[in-house]
Amino acid sequence: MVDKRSATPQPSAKVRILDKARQLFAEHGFDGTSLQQVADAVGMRKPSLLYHFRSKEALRESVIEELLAHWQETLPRLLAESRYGPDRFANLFDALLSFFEEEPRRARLVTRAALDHPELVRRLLREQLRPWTILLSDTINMGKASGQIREDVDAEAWVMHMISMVIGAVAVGPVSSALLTREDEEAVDWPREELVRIARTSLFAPTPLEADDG
Amino acid sequence: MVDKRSATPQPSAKVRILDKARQLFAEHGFDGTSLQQVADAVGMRKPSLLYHFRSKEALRESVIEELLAHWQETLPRLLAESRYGPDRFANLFDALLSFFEEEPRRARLVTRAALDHPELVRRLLREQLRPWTILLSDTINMGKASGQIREDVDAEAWVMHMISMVIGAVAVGPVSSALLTREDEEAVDWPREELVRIARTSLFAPTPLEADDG
DNA sequence: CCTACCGATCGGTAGG
DNA sequence: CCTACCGATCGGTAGG
Repeated sequence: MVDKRSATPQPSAKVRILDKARQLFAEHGFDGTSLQQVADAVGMRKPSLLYHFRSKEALRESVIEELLAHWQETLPRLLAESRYGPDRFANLFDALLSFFEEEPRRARLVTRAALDHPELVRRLLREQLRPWTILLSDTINMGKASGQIREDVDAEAWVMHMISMVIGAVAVGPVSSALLTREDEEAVDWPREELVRIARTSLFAPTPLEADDG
Repeated sequence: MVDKRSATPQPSAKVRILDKARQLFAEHGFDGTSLQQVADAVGMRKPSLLYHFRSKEALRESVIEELLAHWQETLPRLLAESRYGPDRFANLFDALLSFFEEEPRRARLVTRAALDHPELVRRLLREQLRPWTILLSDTINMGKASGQIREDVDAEAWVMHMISMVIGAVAVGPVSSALLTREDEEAVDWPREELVRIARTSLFAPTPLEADDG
């Protein structure tokens, strides 16, 4: 048995580099992270890192592409699992929210990428994500005919805003929660339910029962 | 008459530095902007810049504080101008949206600051903005009693999410609009109205008339 | 994947 | 507000 640090087989160098780079870029930004820091985190020398990625820019693009690819892989499954109707909607929105909540760095990474590299993210959104959001907005428009969905919804714009809202809310959640009133300093639990409510009430037609209550 | 570039009296050096720094930080981020670039933009040497601000970090903090101060100055006026009811609400939300739309860099700067310096922004939000958002959510809660506001609204969380949503939407608007279907490449007009609709329908109680239509 | 090394630029200081 | 200059670090290359 060889005398290396670990007995468990490691993932490939590229994967290990991407893992650490994603993490560091999300927390400190692309410009706020040096190749040296990435190399240290991975446990190799800086020039070795540049053997796997031709430049820092190439590393950035790989990180972003990988993120979108992961999403592109997850989204069809979510859409397949949850179709029409309020219940299914809840599942889908919940899945979107959970996708980012379970790893808030994802949300911060996307937000940073959108600010630092708008053209690249635009291209990836268009190529990889738009087909799915079109499918979703078509489904919403069908829901209008059956009376479940509000007539005044702009389906495409609504989907866009919801994605932006969820990512933004998760990315800066720990900051904006400073606006909530609690005397105890830290970590007020994040008002997830209100976000779900905003999404739901802006999409579904009010029932007569609901209106009578008011 | 002296032989300088301009006859119009210039604002103080500090103001000119803050102007350019705000602009550059918003577009390229704090770590993506060098003191040299700021100095060039202002038209002075780098050490002169450091005479006015003790360090790059001090410059960053001044930029952020100035932004919040500007907001703190604007917000009371907005609140005074627009009180209760759907009309007044429209004014207020519109004013918030316009505040960032007229200068999208403001939105990008806040977003970047929240990502790069969460503790600082949290502190400033709490100290400078929270009193006003409390006032606003109290007003919303009063609207519940009169039946104008939905019973299920979590006023504080709603206000927080709306602020976060508006800033996020403006900051990354040019990117997320890539999800909209238009074949022509550039600048699909940003779906502002749908954002307003999301805000309104998630806040106001549905009228019986509205429900009958569905 | 490493050692050795590059020019350029970084934030910041000394001294006037 | 300037000139002159600092050590540290940046992304990246040569060569193995």
